[in-house]
Amino acid sequence: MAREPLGGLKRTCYCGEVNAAHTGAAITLMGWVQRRRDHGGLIFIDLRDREGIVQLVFSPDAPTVHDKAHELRSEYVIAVRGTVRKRPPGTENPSLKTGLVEVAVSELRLLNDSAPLPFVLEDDTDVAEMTRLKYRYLDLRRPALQKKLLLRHKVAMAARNYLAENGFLEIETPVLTKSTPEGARDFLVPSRLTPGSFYALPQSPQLFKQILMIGGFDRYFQIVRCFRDEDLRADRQPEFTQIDAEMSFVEREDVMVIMEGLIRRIFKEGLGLDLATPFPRLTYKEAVGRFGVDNPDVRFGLELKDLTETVRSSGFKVFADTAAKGGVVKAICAKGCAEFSRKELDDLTAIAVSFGAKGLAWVKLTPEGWHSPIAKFLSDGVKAAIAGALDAATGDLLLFAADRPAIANTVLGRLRLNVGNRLGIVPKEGFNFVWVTEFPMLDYDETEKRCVAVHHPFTAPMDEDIGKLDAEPLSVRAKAYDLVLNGSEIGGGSIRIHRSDVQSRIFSKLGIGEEEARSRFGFLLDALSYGTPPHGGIAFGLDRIMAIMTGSDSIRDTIAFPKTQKAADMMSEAPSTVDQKQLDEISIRVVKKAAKTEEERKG
RNA sequence: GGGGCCGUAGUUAAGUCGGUUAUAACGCUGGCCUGUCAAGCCAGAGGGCGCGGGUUCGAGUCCCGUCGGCCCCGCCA
Repeated sequence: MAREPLGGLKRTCYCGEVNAAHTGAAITLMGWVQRRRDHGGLIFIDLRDREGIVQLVFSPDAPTVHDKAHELRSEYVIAVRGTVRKRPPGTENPSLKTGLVEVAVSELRLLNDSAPLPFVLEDDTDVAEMTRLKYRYLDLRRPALQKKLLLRHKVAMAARNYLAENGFLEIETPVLTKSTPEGARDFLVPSRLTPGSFYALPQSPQLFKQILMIGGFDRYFQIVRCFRDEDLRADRQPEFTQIDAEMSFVEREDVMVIMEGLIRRIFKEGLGLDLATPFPRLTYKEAVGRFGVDNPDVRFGLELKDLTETVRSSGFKVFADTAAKGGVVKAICAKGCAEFSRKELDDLTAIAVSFGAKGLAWVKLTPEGWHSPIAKFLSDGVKAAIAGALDAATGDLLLFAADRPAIANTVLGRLRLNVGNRLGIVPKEGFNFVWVTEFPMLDYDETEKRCVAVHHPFTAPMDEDIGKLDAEPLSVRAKAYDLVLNGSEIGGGSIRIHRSDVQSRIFSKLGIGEEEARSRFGFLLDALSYGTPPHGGIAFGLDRIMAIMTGSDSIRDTIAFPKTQKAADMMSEAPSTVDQKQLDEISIRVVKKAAKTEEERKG
């Protein structure tokens, strides 16, 4: 069938907007053929655009148009003119927004046809993600994905509007920046004009937004792409988007309060929800102590209890030795899980081991008493004390971790999430926010044998802890805060160091020598010396926020063109090799091992 | 760098202890059909099992390698 030009037709409304109020009206629609139901006589076409679906009816009474409609196939692009009418009684379709009406078509123009589809475009699709990503333009037509990207747009607009209304200026920062030694691996871009030199794509605009504060803009924001060349996960892409903000003359509380307002606005405009603020707060110490992790899911109990003192003098060597060596013994009480099978316990043990535990001690509280490999090592008094501390009753399962605090907490924190999911006590609905504050400023990196910044090297220490920087640096807390939503970190920030002497001191604590600090961050140190205001800010992970708001398992579903776990784009087939001429221009020589050709890589 | 799961028509899957011509559903093509909306009925086309090698009389099934996808550990200030 011949394809036709638009020929001056103008769309009068979207398909999904047609409703009973249009009854009798002549309308013009444009969209894709979702499905054809051809009765030989009547032909029904579901016409789809981004706003929804409306049913078109072609009657044999209009033979020319009817014959054309017979040729329509899935995803053909058409324009129609017709009259809106109420459906005959009993034929309404309540599952369609437009289901009370239909369009009797008087004119049909075939704007374009479509090759047969590699997969059916339906929301409850079961197609491999690889295939969906290869044909992303088709996948994007699915209403489910369209809704997610529409919501993303609403959220971005809400953020822009809120921040602009509160005096934040949207200012762009460079994408070609300077590589810095701390943090994630940089994506590098070779410089043609300075052979042998490289730009780095920004891991975040951190330094530039601080410079903007020094530049006197007072309040800045940007919805900005960031790049980190690290291994991917369901919630990590090599390029991702932050809602990034920074403000001058503020303290922690000021940033947190105004950002609670931002989150409120996003959920109000995005989902119509009124969130209660202020959000609850936990210190890092509390979060890790009670939930084992610094991104606690506080929607359910199963909290960690410290039993170190209870078991310090017990006869169980593993517990007593751990306590004696400065480790901790902690446990969670899984209510009603004494029935767990051998396999379930093996699963839990495997999880514990994967997070660094040497094993997993467990106790089933049966009507006959303690059923456990470790029961014989514990006196009745210690057993009673443990049960008391854990508020344990018959039918419960106790899980123990005895190790260095970092490992014991992580292991039980992960087990807590796993058991919580097994028990079905993690709510599927709702949005639970919590701030985590007072992070440690420094951590000791065993591999590099030096202190590293927990947040980043520009985070200010808490005033009352500055004195401890030299004597006990690991106990210094930072003016940092993370926002956690349903157990996922969705944002984090801090008050920054605004004095060059303090910044130099921190660099030296991090093992960054004066010379290196000058070569890497000289511009920042210089800038700090010219009247830097106290300032701080935050960055939210827009992709993660969207994943949670839309109930997506992966942030890939909230990004129009995401990459696979190997950071490849299945549609464009990036990354790819380039011409030798391009390499010559930027003075790059590819070594053999990495020089597999396309043919080799495709096998 | 490591662990786990997975690659069979366009799609989603089945395929037993290795054994004639590799199944099904959906989709697709053609025909019939005037109230369907996962339309219905009838007929048909379509793959040699991701790729390479090996074992075997014989491999989708077993072995080795490799490519790709997903989840996770490490990593991600």
